[in-house]
Amino acid sequence: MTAAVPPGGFSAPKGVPEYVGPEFTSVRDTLVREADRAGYAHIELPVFEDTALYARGVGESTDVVSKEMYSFDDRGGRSVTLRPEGTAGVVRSVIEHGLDRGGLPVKLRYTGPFFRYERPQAGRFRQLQQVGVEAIGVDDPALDAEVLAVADAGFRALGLRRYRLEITSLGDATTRPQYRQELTRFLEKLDLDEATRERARINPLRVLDDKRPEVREQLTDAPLMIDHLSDEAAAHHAAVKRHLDDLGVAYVENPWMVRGLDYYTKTTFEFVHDGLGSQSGIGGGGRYDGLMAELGGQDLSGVGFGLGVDRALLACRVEEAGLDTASRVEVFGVPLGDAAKDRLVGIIGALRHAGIRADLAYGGRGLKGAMKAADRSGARFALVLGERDLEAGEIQLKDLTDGSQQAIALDGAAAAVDRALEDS
RNA sequence: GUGGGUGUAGCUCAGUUGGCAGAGCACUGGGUUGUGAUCCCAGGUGUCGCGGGUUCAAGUCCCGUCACUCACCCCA
Repeated sequence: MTAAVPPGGFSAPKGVPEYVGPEFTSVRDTLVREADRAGYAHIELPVFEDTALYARGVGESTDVVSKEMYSFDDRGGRSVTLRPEGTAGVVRSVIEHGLDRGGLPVKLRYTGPFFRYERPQAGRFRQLQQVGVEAIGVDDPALDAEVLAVADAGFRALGLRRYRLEITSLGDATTRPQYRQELTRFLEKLDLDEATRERARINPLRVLDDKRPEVREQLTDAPLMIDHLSDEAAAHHAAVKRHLDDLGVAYVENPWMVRGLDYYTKTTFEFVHDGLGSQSGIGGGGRYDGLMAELGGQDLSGVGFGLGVDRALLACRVEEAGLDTASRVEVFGVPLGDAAKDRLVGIIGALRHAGIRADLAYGGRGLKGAMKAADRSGARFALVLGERDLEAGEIQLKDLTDGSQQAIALDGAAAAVDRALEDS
């Protein structure tokens, strides 16, 4: 039995965006470039991992693990999961290959697709694209600030302005348990619906960033982690803010902020954009003290971020920031007749060998149609070749920005075009 | 996973109490086999999301389903 074409034709899987043209890669590469400038090395990671890696690394009680993972058994009976986030995979790789046995910190960056089974909406996808960095092995607030500055520089480089950086500290293992108890006692006294009470039971911190006004109202007097930091965590937090000031990175403190992944400690942050609707986070991350040890490695801490490429692109559109609209080609060939086309195919090939992006009108279109195609290609120059030019040993080089045209020798035409592009 | 809104041409959308499917843009060709982004003419623009029901008759009413979208939730 062969599968039938579904009514209406095949479509991409639900919640999976597709990008045509230079915009997506332009946004992604701009974000990556800032990480490269700060010395983060690329790491190419598997798109799926042992399911247990995420269960243990991200946390069983998180929504990401408990109801959003794409998990399946492979043909060998192993349970594998399409990666829902990047940090666990990086840490696993660092441990597995002993990358933490050399100089510290280990600074790595990655990019690619991640997968979460969620209900899609504007800015929320089942296949999402992230750029991330991780700096592992050194617990230095200056490193937290560097990570934040790299993310901020990426968004600035895109031309984004209408976002803010929110930061807080989630404390460390010495004081968080007792804070958690205090918060739980506070929440028990509130008038909350059943779903929220359940959330409070699983992870009381999560209740703090509830968006509903009637809930927020009750939370104004809630105890906050930021007021219950250990001396060390408080000093760390103060140092991060000091470094951010020195780096010229603007931020606001948001002590109600919570992260959905269990591994975060101390510094946590989120980049929030106001023009995207309810999915407003364009990036987020923080420090994770216990994750390396949790996954079987040395007891080293790390800090990192994940930036949403899809959402950054949406933000660029909202702000009408300078998205890359670079033309596909610089030169476009317009042949008149078969003999001219034979010759032009070779010339276009020579241009490409010389490193010039070039295309030509295929399909035997008329002159008008071919010129139209040249216009649409975004090329700076058109190369028009007909019988008359062939006899004269010439080819017409037309500047499409002002319409001017000059005849150049057919022999060595590629070199002449190269010069014309350099002069323009 | 829960609740609301919307599905008509490639895109943006009209479509009357149920009565012959439309506009603009884009696309292709021609006006001009030697010149594009202007103008003129012509032309595909279509399972009206899909399936079923009511009716002489459904884009229009009803049910289901799928997709998109907004909010909750969650997060990038």
